[in-house]
Amino acid sequence: MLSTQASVARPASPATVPSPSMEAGRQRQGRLWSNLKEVCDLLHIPAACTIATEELLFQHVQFKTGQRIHTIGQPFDTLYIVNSGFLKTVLIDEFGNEQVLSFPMKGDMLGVDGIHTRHYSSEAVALSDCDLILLPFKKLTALGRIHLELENMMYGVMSRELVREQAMIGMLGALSAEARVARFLVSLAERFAQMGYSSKLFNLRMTRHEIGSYLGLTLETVSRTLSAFNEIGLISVDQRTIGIKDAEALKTLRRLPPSRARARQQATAKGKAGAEPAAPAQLLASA
Amino acid sequence: MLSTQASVARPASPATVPSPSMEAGRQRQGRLWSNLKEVCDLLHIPAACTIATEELLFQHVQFKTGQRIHTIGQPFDTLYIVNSGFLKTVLIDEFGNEQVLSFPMKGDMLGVDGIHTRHYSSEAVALSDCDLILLPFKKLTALGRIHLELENMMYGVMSRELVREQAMIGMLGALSAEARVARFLVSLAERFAQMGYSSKLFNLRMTRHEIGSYLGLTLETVSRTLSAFNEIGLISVDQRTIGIKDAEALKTLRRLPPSRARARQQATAKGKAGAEPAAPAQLLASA
DNA sequence: CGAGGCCTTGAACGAAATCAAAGTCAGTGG
DNA sequence: CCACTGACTTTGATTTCGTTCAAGGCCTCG
Repeated sequence: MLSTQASVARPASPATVPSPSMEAGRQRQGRLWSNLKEVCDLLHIPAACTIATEELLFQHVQFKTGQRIHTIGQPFDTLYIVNSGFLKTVLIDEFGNEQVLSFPMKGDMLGVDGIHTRHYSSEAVALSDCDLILLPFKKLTALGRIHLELENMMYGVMSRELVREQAMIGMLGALSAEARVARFLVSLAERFAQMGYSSKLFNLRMTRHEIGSYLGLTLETVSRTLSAFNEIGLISVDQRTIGIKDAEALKTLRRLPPSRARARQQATAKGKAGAEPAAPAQLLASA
Repeated sequence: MLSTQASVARPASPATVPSPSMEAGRQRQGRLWSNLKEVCDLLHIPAACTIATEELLFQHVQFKTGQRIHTIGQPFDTLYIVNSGFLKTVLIDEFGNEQVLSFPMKGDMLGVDGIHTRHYSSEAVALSDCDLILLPFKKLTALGRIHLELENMMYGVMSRELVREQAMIGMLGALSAEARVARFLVSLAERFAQMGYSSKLFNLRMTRHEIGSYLGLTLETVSRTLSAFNEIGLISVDQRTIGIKDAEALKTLRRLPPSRARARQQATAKGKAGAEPAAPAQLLASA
């Protein structure tokens, strides 16, 4: 039933309490610790980093593809920041169906939904090998009272997450299938650009099914839409490799013009003369 | 274009700095101030209220129906808690179309989306006369460092908001029109119950258009669905007055059984014999 | 009483889901 | 090495749900 078989999720490297000998050495053990400044940088929060940068260290943990970071209902005590890798977060409905909520990647925070009820309300799964930074929540809030930029960071990140979800709601509520897929590609491209990768050519880390779930569509619709974009020359598609050819068009696309093929087909089906071979590309909405 | 003509929104009672003479008297001026405990109660946050409860006072402001509390892009500096009344928050897309995000009511917090960018990213409009409590954000975070329950409250409320939006995304992504309307009614009923009103009979404060926007549907679909629920006896509808008759069925409803009328109609249209007059009510999903 | 929102209902259309069948690819084991 | 398996993807045909377009009814308020 689960497309990605999530194993019972022990982190690849166990999250042990730091031994006295390594407390000050964040470079040891294959770079297992980050300081406050690095955390802030990762979150794109301007860190007017003050003093004592080396005494505030946060541990890293690695997860392998398919492993679960946390599950629904599990007691909450720590937040995570993605340092590298790709994940998905999902809701599971009463029939066991997954609903993808987000595809966190570098710089994103995980687990915020657990604060309120003290239990995670969603499930996070690694779509690739991942390196995450652990932020024990109690420790974090305590530190926030001393290091104001940390506190600001927390509020900022939570607010940002909220705004993102609002945008998602707007998209699900108002946009056509094509527009959703187009915007999804654009936002992925932008994320990759932010991370220093190519925004013109990248690999999808998720299946069509997962994309569909995320966008409120079926996998077939996602596949068809990608094919259609490919036909018009907006993108190139080869399995999970996507090339962005016309980012501007994707950004503003609302509905697809009937393709040559489809237009012809419809015209003949209705017995009408195919007077105009192809409608002028009316890619923008009228209202 | 806007269904609710939002005036240029001056609060009904101007938000002036308290004069020295009224600083300690929250009962004066028609109850314009609340203390920390009252705020926590309103938010359903267990407030192990410590000391100095009377020195932390938060001002109230009144808004009349149709007035705007804040607009998109407006500089952010304060959060609001709804003390009484009904509102909507909306996103406005590039063509001026409204997308309803939420219908805040007593105990809900407004404005959290402004923290991240320091500008509100949504618009809040009063659907009825409202009484809101002002929480100046700077003041709030400063106080949070002293009064830990306040800090907890902040994190808790933001997390709760996030979880709510996640649920919304799940609903928009996965549920049929009927299921969305059904759950909307149920959640309204629950909110009313929480507030001490009847959960069996209440008035909608919003138009069908606003409900539709909130649920990602057209107003016609909302209207039709309510009529259908009425026909089956799940609810009673008279304009904006809703009576809940079978809350359980509404909660678990996934798709509507074809009504007698519709079933007959389809059968005759296809020329088939209407052997079975009505399909047994299969209200629950198979998967 | 008339005007303007708001709501309901019907009919037709269309977008996306569903159902179905191949095709591709990576990994596995003979 | 190659055939086999199973997950993932593509594409086509059909169906269905929800939208769109249209008309009329209802209620409030000036």
